[in-house]
Amino acid sequence: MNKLLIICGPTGTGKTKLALTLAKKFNGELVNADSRQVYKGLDALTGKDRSNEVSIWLYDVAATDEVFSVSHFVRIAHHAIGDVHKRERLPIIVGGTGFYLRALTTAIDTIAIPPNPILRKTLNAKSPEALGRQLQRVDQARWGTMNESDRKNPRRLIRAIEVAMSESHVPSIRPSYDALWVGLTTFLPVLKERIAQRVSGRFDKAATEVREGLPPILGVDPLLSFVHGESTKEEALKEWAQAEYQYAKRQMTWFRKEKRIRWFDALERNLTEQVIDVVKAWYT
RNA sequence: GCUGAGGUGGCGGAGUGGACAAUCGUAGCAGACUGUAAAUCUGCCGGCCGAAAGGCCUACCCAGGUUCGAAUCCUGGCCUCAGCA
Repeated sequence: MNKLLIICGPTGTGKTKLALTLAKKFNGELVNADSRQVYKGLDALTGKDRSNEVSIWLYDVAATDEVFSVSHFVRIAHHAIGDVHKRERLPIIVGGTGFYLRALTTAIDTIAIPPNPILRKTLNAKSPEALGRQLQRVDQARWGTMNESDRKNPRRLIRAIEVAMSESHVPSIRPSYDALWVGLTTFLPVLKERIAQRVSGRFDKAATEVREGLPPILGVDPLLSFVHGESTKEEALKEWAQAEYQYAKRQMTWFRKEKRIRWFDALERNLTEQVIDVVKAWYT
């Protein structure tokens, strides 16, 4: 079975650094699974770690003005993984986007159903209540599976209606990998501090990268307001770091449910050795 | 010192006699998630008891007062800001 090493966890835990070390050790190549680092450029803003020695796939695969979603990710990621396997090397997936990782490793049947812009346009004008009623008419079963939160979430309701009304039955890819999930995390207060430091280190360069019209990316708003002279560097930094920390917490609530993950403390002195041992046992 | 504005929950900011433990935003906590996922959405958010309903306590700068009833009205004090000195 095709082996796949996954390095996941919240932002700021040093996933890429670890993955690069593992790549050298196990003759691997990285495949990015971060929903923002797929965009061209924006290295400081999205926190890319480039390497001259190790290939990193799925960086810079989308322009910032084009639509990119899980579906695109899954397609090109499977492709990239296949290529790495052909070269008889180990694909190491690195990323913090839980949904992307899940979609990559377990089949999601509706994922290939494309958006319907015309339908969305009319649906966008409706209230969550109206959308809920419409979904109940169109797909009572789907409505039944939704929880209170999603029943009030316009975006989810619209997609559910869209799926229900779709004619296409695109078969989704059935992944079959032997995946090892390695998770990196640490105590939240420590993580908070690390995030603040990282953001601070990237600030000046990121300020040169931001512009209007980018997709939603953490830091863009505070950076733009700094660039326009509407806030000080300190204020912008604080706001950016705070947003990153909130994101890290959200990532953890996702990853906590992912039972396949083997967790490691990102601050452990011999972290690399520990993970190498685990990978070795699985890979050879 | 004078004049004007104002002091509300971690912060911002509503409320200006009863429906106020106090709209809302934000921060915080918990959670959801099947083509926007660094997105989007939900719940909680003074203290104590309770699963909940609900109950009790302490609260809108401080001290008095008016009133059946005060964050809201009156008096005095303290503090902040703006303008004048």
